[in-house]
Amino acid sequence: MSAANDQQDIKREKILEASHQRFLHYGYSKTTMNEIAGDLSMSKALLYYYFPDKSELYMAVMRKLASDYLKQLENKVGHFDDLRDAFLFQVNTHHDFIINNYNFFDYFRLNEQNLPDTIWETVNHIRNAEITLLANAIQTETEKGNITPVSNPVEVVEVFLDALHGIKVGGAVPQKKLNFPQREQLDEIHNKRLLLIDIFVKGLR
Amino acid sequence: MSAANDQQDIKREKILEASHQRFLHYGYSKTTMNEIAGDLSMSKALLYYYFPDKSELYMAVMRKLASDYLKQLENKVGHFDDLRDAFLFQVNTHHDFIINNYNFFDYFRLNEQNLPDTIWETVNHIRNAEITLLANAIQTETEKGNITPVSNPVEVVEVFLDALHGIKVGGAVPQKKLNFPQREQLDEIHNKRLLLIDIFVKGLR
DNA sequence: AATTTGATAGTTTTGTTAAAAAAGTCAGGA
DNA sequence: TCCTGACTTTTTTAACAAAACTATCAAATT
Repeated sequence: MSAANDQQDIKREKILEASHQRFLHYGYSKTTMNEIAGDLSMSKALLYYYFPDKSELYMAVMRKLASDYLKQLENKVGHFDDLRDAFLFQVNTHHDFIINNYNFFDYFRLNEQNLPDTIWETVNHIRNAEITLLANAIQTETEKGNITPVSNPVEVVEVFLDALHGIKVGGAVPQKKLNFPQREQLDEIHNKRLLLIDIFVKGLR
Repeated sequence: MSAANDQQDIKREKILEASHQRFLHYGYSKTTMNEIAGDLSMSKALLYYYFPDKSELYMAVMRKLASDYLKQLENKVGHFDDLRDAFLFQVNTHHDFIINNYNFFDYFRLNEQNLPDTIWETVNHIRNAEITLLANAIQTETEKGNITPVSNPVEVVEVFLDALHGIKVGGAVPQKKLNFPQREQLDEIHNKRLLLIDIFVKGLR
């Protein structure tokens, strides 16, 4: 039965891969279970044997992506030369993550209201990892005496992360305002975030 | 004919006041032209004699509000003791503005896509005034030698304003994510913004 | 002539329904 | 235990009518 579970796990992985490709290229709502099944030359019913429903399948793919992202963060906890390095690392890693999975996140855009609750667990997981990473860096630098102690590092990091998410393009006219930045705007946003890092980190010294 | 125009202007004012009350209490979409006309004991058709359409009426009210806000900002340009004062003033004034006119802005929320272009002129007007105020303060402080010179003060202020708008509540779970903060959350947001100011201003020194 | 209105034309919103498409289920076969 | 074809249920889409509202205008009033 251990071998059987291996087989199951392998098939689950295959399903996740195929789903990932579909979601990544066409987005959640324009991907059907029949298409995923077709890609794998299996019946749709079999998908439901392995995953309870479409949104859970999506979530499973998402958790895999998140897990990769989390690993990147966790590997670096406590391994920074200084505070700026830590903040830079977080922003750059996040940027790459978004760039590489841009279309995947249409589920958020379209369905922003009633998402399954489990999705927020993953989102919080990521956010907590980011907070841990940066709060830890602040802690370390404080102990080294490089920055002025703050009463609540986590609060500071939360403000920083919020501030990052507020950065957008087109200081002038939002014209057709879409909630999500367009792909082409991501680089401009990234540059502004780097500027924010410089000022923010300096403000913590 | 000068007197006639006076009368017209007075009536226009009355219409703006009545509209303001309706929009403020019930929001744009739940206010009808019939109701505004009813409040003033005039016919709906007369409203259209004075204003081309409902959205232009709304915009006229908005321009009046914006004008008050702009006056507050412009009166203080170049009258700050230090940089922190300037940033504090902008954030506090903005906070009061939102608090006092909270429901009025439902038009933005509901109709975020296709608003008349003129609305963005007003929004940009406000944003430019804010940028001018703060960039001017940075300029002044730079000349006084209190802060390290920055290559582009406007860019810095834009990042700051974006960062401010990014501040939101509930670091943990966005649960039912609404684009606009609830009224009760505005104070919490305000406090976080004050923290951001402290760090940001320090980072400019 | 400038201001005002009732009547009405035109448009948007809301609700209903039917057909199509997709999600999800299940009895039974390998 | 793994898998499928056939089936049911739910969601999406399009079409359409009724209702609500915006907007217009000829005519009345000042």
